[in-house]
This record gives sequence, structure tokens and C-alpha cells, in this order.
Amino acid sequence: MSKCGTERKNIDMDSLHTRMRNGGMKVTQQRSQVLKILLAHPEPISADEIFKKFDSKSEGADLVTIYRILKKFEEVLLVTRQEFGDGVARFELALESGHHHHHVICRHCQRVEPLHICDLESHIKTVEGMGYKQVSHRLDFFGVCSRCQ
Amino acid sequence: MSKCGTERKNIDMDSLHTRMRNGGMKVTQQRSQVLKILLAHPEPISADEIFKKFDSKSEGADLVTIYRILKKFEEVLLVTRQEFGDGVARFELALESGHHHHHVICRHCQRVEPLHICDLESHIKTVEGMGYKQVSHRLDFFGVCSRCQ
DNA sequence: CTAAATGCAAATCTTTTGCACAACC
DNA sequence: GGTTGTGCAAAAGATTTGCATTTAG
Repeated sequence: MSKCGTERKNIDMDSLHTRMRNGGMKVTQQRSQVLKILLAHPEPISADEIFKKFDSKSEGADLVTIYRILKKFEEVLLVTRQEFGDGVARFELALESGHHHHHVICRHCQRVEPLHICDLESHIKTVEGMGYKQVSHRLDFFGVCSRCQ
Repeated sequence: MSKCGTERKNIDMDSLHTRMRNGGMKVTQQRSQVLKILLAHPEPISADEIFKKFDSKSEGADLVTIYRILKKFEEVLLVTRQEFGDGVARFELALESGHHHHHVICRHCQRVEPLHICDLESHIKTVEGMGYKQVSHRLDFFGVCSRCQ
């Protein structure tokens, strides 16, 4: 947990629970557990993967519940949804508002690395100039990682 | 590496058929028709939408066939697949190799507009610096269009 | 003629919905 | 206690697969 890869987000369960409550959600076993799993997972993770991580523990949660939790989390901006083109949605904890990052996905092993750069101001202005409001964006890179070459 | 083209190249059925043959595919009624529909459609279009456009004409094609055609076209780089977050894959004709464009999607009406700007050279270099080869990217903007505001 | 493509049916996979029961505040 | 969340079953939607039949080259 020192140098390699992602600097772990300075997000703790307490602040997450607070954000949950502020979003008008009850704090339940299952929701806390999903948060814990998301917090511990360095890459975007799918509903089914979360479901399986639940399974390995003693107390489980229904896959349906996980879908519902993730949808709620998305509404409250606790997580963001990613789609990398394989028909499965993946989720990751949303960083502080206004901060976001992008991804580099290996076309071979599907591994995802975060990319903490982004300066698309001019592009965003262009889109706003086209008449759009509340402009957000998605930027992902695909390549073959060093391990897979 | 991949530069974003600004001018759309003329694409005609003949060159598309040639690209099909070069990809080792037979030129069939259904495939030609799918190409025609893609050529006539300004936005990324789903398999089902293509299927329905077939229907309105006299000769139809099975939805399954359309999926298979699109998959084949994707392998041969005749089309590119897009996913905008609603669980449906959409396809559009691939422009000349190395040229591509991006999209602006209205969060309300789901309409898609092409965006012919892109200067991500520095970002691409960064990713290559991380050890990735054959780096490509995807950039889409989301907003609320003027009509929907 | 022969490999490749198509159509039909049915399967698979992801995600959603309805409803009764349980849990949180 | 009353709303909100969960589990189970089942549905819905997108995409894929198996197999017999047709078609392009």
C-alpha cells in the first residue's frame, strides 16, 4: 500500500456513511458492505463481482440488492458507473466532487489503471458553445499493457 | 499516433464492398443492406434499430443475422462499437484508419452529435509512457442539449 | 461444389420489477 | 410504526449459440 499504482482515496467509511445519510439513504449492513468492497477495490468493479465478494464472507446479499444499492449510490453520486465495451457496467467510488479521473484499459487482460490527468477545458467550452448545459465527459484509453505485450 | 481527422472521407458502397472482401467476407444481400443503412445514418445506430429499418423495406433480415454481421464488421474494422451507458451497443461506420471523431450525447433525449475535434497527443504520450502499446482512446461528452433545456 | 452465411428456436447473460417480509430511524 | 430496504421469483432486454437450410464465389 505504499508506492504502487493508485494512491488510496482519503475516503473513510464514516464520511461515506455521512454522504449516504445526506442522500436520504438508510445505512444498512448490505450498503456498508458494498461500500467497504468498493473502498478496498482499486479498479471499477461489477455488480456480480461485488456479489461474489459478499459470498466469500459469512453474510451474503442478493445480487438484486446489489444492483439496487449501486443504482441508489449512483443517484447520490457516491459511485460512478463505467462501461468499457464488454456489456458489463462497473462501478467505482466517486472522488470528491469536481475531481475525477480517467482510465487506461488493457485490451488483452482487461486490467484497468486510473489516469489522473485531464485538461479538456477547451473541448468542454466547445461543447457548451454548441448549446449544451451541464456538460460532463468520459475519456478512456485502450492499449496493450507492458505485461501483455 | 491516432490523429483525429476533421474531414469526413467519401465512403461509397463500392469501397465498402472492397473492404468487406479484403476482410475475407462474402458480400451478401443482408450485409450490403446493413452497410447502406449505416451509410445513411448520421449517428451510431443499434442492432435493433438496423433490424427495424430492414423491416420497413420488403426484404428483411433476422436480428440474429444483424448481430453477426455487426460483429464481423467490427472485426474487420468496418464499424466501431459505441456504448453510451444505456446498455445498448451502437455502431457507426469506421472512417479511414487513424481518423475518428467523438460524440456529444444529450442526457435527456439521447441524441448523439459528432464532434470533430480532438488533440489528446500529450495524453496519449503519457499513456505510452506508462508502457502501453497500440494506444487508442474514447472521448465522449454528455450534456443537456438546447432543445431539452 | 463447398465453405460461409442465414433463419429459427432456444439459451445465456445482465439488469429490472413485483410483492411479501424484515430492518432501520 | 411507518417508511425504506431486502430477498426471492420471475420478467425483460440485449446478445449469443446450435443446427438445419440456403447462398455466394
